Amino acid sequence: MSIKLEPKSATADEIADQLKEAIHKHRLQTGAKLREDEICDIFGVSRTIVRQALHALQHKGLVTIQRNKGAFVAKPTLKEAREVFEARSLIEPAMARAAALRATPEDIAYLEAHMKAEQDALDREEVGEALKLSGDFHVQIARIADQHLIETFLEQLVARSALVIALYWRRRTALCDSSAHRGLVDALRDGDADTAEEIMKGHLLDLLMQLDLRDAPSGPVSLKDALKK
Amino acid sequence: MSIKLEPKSATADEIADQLKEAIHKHRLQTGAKLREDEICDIFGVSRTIVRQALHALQHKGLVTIQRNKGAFVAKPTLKEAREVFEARSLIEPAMARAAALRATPEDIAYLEAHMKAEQDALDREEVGEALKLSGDFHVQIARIADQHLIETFLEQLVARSALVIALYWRRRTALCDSSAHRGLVDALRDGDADTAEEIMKGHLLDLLMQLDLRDAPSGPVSLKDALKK
DNA sequence: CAGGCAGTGATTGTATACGATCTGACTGCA
DNA sequence: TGCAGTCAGATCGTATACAATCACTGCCTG
Repeated sequence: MSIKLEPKSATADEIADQLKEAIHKHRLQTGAKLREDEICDIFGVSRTIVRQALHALQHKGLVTIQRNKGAFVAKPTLKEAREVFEARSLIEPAMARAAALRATPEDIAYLEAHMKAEQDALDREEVGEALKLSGDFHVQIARIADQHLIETFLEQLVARSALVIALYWRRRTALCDSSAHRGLVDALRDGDADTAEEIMKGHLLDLLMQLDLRDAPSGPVSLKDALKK
Repeated sequence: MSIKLEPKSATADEIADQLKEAIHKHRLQTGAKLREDEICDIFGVSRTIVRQALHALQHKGLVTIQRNKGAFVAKPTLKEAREVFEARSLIEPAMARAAALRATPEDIAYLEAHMKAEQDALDREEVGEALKLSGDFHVQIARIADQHLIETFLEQLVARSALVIALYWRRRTALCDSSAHRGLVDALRDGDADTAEEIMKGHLLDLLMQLDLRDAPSGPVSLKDALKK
């Protein structure tokens, strides 16, 4: 699970960012163990720093730390997965509306460039990269809406969404269609808040449809339960 | 700023909880410095543990850590204060609606007891305690709505609200009127989602009205600025 | 007398050492 | 052969030691 060769001394934030990115791009699987010593070697720092990074990721919900066991990439349960998208459905349409009322030409230009990068990644079939950019797009909407606090929440939700997608994605081949992003940017440019809100609502619903979040768990929750009678 | 005399070894979570409670109850002022050694002495643990607690509170937005300077109780800016209540206005009415559809008799009984504790605290004029209980009430609504992820967000928002109230409260003597909580519980009992949502929306607006979040900063930001000219 | 500069004490940042706990394997006994 | 008990290695948790930085004071100089 080599991530990147940083020969010398990184900060806790840098390590957390790189781990976050690796998780977001599905280069680290859900449930993967993150041994402290190993990360120390990779980044050339002491365990003190690595632990800071892992704790930070725990607070963001990307990593689970079990006492005396270690840190693992989080595995959202079905309920947690649903809650992520319920929260997004609550928050993001409102952000799209607010963004439509505030977006400047610079913001639009930024989003256009962002979409182009997304498309490029898709063309190159770099699924992980495309996934990350697609998530960033949603965070940018909150930034344009000038809601920094909600932006931090949304960062968490988008990151967790990457975990949910890794676990509950229905068809591996289906690619996220980016026409919704296209339509959203158009609505923002026109300052059309109603349309922006509707597109975002529909977009999240589309995403949800591509996930398998029905009651049947994809695997037995615990062996004990599975073998009970 | 003595908080509590815990002679021996507490965990990082316990320390974070006690600091959080002290901040929530306004026993620690915004901007107050939190020296590591001092907290070590109070709780009888090493700096390692205390730092974990302080970092956790930083992630929750209650504490600001400045490199080589130390940890301080956060002082939300005007913009941050507005964002807290904008986020709450977005999230909480939806939680009230969802809670109305799910509340069990046990939930109602719990909320009744909670309101009684609130009233008692007010009667005893324990403003800090009342403030904390009032905040907890809002978190409980999210719990009843069975939205654990949003509940964690709301915990953050409520905690930050305590900081905002400390900084921007208009009239010290005015007490939060608890009739909104009363009405909300009644609506939940009746399963009246529309009313619950409306009451919550109005309640948050009332709260906002009691704050002074206009553009003029309530006090001088720094001594230097205050004495300039 | 004002301003700058260096020294000192206090405080935080990082690394490391040591102790606790878990995992897995090996061995001895039934 | 099967099971249990114990031992060793690996890994994590906490405390502590040392280095870096900051704030403050007092002195020195112009």
